[in-house]
Amino acid sequence: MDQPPGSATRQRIVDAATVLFLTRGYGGTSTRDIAAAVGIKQPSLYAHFAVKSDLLLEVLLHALRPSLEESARLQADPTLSAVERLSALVSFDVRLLCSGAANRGLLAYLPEVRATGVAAQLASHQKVLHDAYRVLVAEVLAERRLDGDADRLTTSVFALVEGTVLRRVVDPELDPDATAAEVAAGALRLIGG
Amino acid sequence: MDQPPGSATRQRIVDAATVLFLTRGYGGTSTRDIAAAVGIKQPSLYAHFAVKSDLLLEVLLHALRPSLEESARLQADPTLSAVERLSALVSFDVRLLCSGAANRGLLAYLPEVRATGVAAQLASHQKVLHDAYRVLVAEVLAERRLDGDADRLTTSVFALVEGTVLRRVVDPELDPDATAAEVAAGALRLIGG
DNA sequence: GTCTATATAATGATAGAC
DNA sequence: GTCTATCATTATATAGAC
Repeated sequence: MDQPPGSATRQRIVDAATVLFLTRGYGGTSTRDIAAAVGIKQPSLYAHFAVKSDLLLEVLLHALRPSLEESARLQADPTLSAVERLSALVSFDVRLLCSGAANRGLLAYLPEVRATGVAAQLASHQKVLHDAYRVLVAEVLAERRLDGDADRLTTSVFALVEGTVLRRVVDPELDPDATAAEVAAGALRLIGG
Repeated sequence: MDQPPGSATRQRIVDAATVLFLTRGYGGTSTRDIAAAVGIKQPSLYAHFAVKSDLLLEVLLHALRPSLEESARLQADPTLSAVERLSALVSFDVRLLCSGAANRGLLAYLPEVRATGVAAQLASHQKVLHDAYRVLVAEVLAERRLDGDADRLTTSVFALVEGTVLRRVVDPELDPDATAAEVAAGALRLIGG
């Protein structure tokens, strides 16, 4: 095993912080807690991140990355219909939101994300994903020759998908595949038909 | 003006804490911050709440109360059809989630709610509201002679309603009436028809 | 019920050796 | 890049006077 660029420790810090922020909250997680989970001493964190909120930003970007990559991949796929591409993106995102040890989707909605100013640094990345949803919704409307306000429908679809985050808070055992299928079907019903 | 039972100061503490928890997070809000917002000294808080997490519980119960009262009122109203009662409850809740200075609906999803053990004390109250939704969804299915899994549909409807919370995080100017109408219509589409 | 004063512990972050 | 040692600050909560 050779060392990944930026060192593997940095990624282990991000992973540990993700779980801790979601279980104890950002303010309830001390830099000592994070260091202990990684197996290093607290001041060693500052060799990787200048301040605690920089770590929060990295955690957020890392949680958003898979969705951004999948949406880019799907938008460029000519073998799928619009309905198939939207369904695939919704399913992917919902499955992602239901999977893994921690409810990563909740991260972006923590109050500290806005209080620390990290939200502003994250906004452009979130906009890319939201735009991908809007494009797909508009394409579904066109493909099915439906009337409908694409912008409003997009926010509804997005709310339904992101609602998965809140469902998982209440029910941590939420089944990824069943929920993905259910939300994907719900999204199409929301658009009309 | 005479003094309300339990003193008016207690309620002012709850109101101040609600706003602060939602803007800075629970761990990011000190008891000094709360006291300063109310205009008292920090130790005076402990004449009203034994520990900080007791204040969090009261904040949560206070945020949930209007929905519980409205759902009880609607379930007992014989002048409305099932569709009208479900629409009214969804509209009421969404309007509530969109109104007021703070995004109170987000409170229940803060990590600290579970970390402090407050979630367990809140669960029975949340169940009452969720059950009200389930009853109304089942009645709509019966009224419209639709086939459908009431439990699954209830969770979808609930997710759509609660998704409003996340939308308001991103867009604090979310219009209460327009969003309520949109979500209520979406809920009926989710159920079928 | 509010105050002053304080105990006790934990916090984020820095300095400097290796 | 990690460590030990430490600083300055802030935290929750208590004691006791009024």
